[in-house]
Amino acid sequence: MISHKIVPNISVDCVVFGFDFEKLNVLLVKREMVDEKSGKVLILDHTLAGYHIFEDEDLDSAATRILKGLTGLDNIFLEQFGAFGQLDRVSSPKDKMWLDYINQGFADRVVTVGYLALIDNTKVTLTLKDRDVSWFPVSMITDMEMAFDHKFLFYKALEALQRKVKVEPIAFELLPDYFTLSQLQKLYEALLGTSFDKRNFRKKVAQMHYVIPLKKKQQGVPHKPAQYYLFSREVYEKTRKGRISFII
Amino acid sequence: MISHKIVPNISVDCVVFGFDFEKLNVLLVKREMVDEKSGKVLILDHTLAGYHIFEDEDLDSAATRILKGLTGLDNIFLEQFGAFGQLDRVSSPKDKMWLDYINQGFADRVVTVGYLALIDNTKVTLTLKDRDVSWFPVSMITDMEMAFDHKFLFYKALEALQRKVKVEPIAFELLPDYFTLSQLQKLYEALLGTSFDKRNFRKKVAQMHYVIPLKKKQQGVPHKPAQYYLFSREVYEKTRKGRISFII
DNA sequence: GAGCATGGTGTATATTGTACACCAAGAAAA
DNA sequence: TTTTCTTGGTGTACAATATACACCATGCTC
Repeated sequence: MISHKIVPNISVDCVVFGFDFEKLNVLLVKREMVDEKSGKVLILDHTLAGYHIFEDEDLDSAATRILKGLTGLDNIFLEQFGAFGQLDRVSSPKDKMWLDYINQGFADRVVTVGYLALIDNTKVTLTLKDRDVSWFPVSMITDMEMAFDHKFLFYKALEALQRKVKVEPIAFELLPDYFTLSQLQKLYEALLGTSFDKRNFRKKVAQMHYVIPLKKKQQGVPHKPAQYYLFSREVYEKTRKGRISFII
Repeated sequence: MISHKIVPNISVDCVVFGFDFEKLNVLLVKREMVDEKSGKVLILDHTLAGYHIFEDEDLDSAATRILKGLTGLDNIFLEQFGAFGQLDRVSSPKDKMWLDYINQGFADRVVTVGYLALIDNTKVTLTLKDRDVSWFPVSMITDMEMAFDHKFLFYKALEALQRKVKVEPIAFELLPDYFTLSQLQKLYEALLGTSFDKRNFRKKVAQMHYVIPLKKKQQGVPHKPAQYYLFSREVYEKTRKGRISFII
């Protein structure tokens, strides 16, 4: 049984990424905050999904709970990317406003633990009945006003994602169970902001025995249909070489 | 001006690694804890250097403060490796004892933020006048009793170190300013628990233009003296290729 | 059946990884 | 002063991987 007594000075924020076969997107939430002193309601348009942790809850559970509440899904890829104390979070003069806000006792977070979530867009769209949650292209974040330290957290999450994607097969979490090689390539290009030679990319993938071709092909496309592939984590775990070139 | 009012439910623990040219070591601290209720003094022999954060302090500053207090040094390599809520930290039945201890209100930490510190052994030995702080070989930790969740944190830190060392040139933080190639090789072997072919290792290092040979040689050794080398972070930053093979 | 859009393939060259063994220099001991 | 000991330092052949690059195939639409 979980007590819903919150820990007032610790919160978890989730940076949720999705991929629509064209570009990378983030899930942002419209939030209403009630100032407990004045009773005024503040509406914050673009915030990360986040909440305080409960007293008898660990951090991963808090993040899982938040994502379940948001998407209805509870087997989402979720990984901590950092903990941030209040002074860390002042990254631009505008954010200073939110620091003041916190210091005035409006909000009393001291530490925020950031979680990176990767979700399969095709699975979640149906569940999103709530109008207050929507996708925004990652490229749009630069010009977006975000409350608190959320812009800072977003960029930290993006950096972590770009780092991890080079070293672990987590990008597949952003794709449906079956995907084509062009989709996979577009995903990596969107993630890393580069472009790859098609033949060389496919040669690399061919060496990854955990990316397995299926018998199925695309249907209803106005061009030659592509073959579907599947990512097998089991095969990955068995065949990984563990060698990630820096010194070895 | 820093207030010394501590935040009771957030602490920072530092896992400090050192290298003695033979093996990897960790710095452990003997701690006395006073149970505020009974007044009994508990002596904990092997704990990580850690403390609560102060109210107006960010996490990095807390870690820096703790390390400065411990070693006298304040330009030490320091990097967060994770935040852990209380349920995360129960890794073995023995640790359960400490969870109870926390739950009884003896200690009321809810979140611990772990920091990985790498220090140049040769610089710090002199400063360590305090008898309550000493080095232990990393290989000895398995058989060691450690209080709280510190054994768990230690292994998390070691994993983080082994991961990072493959991808970033942080191992040099464990060596003196001038070092020989054999020392560098022994360090990597100690860090990763493997061994390398001398010629191939040196071929790799030769391609790292940020590892720069000096004119100086070893003196007073009973064999052919080795050449000293130097790690230049500037050169590293300028010449890094940023390519860490997973997909690219 | 022509046009269009995407799917899918191969080869030559450069770079990097890997396996492997011997001489060199200096200090210490005989 | 010679020998021995210990560590320092080097090169080559072969395999694997990375990179650059251009064309035909398939299935739909008009």
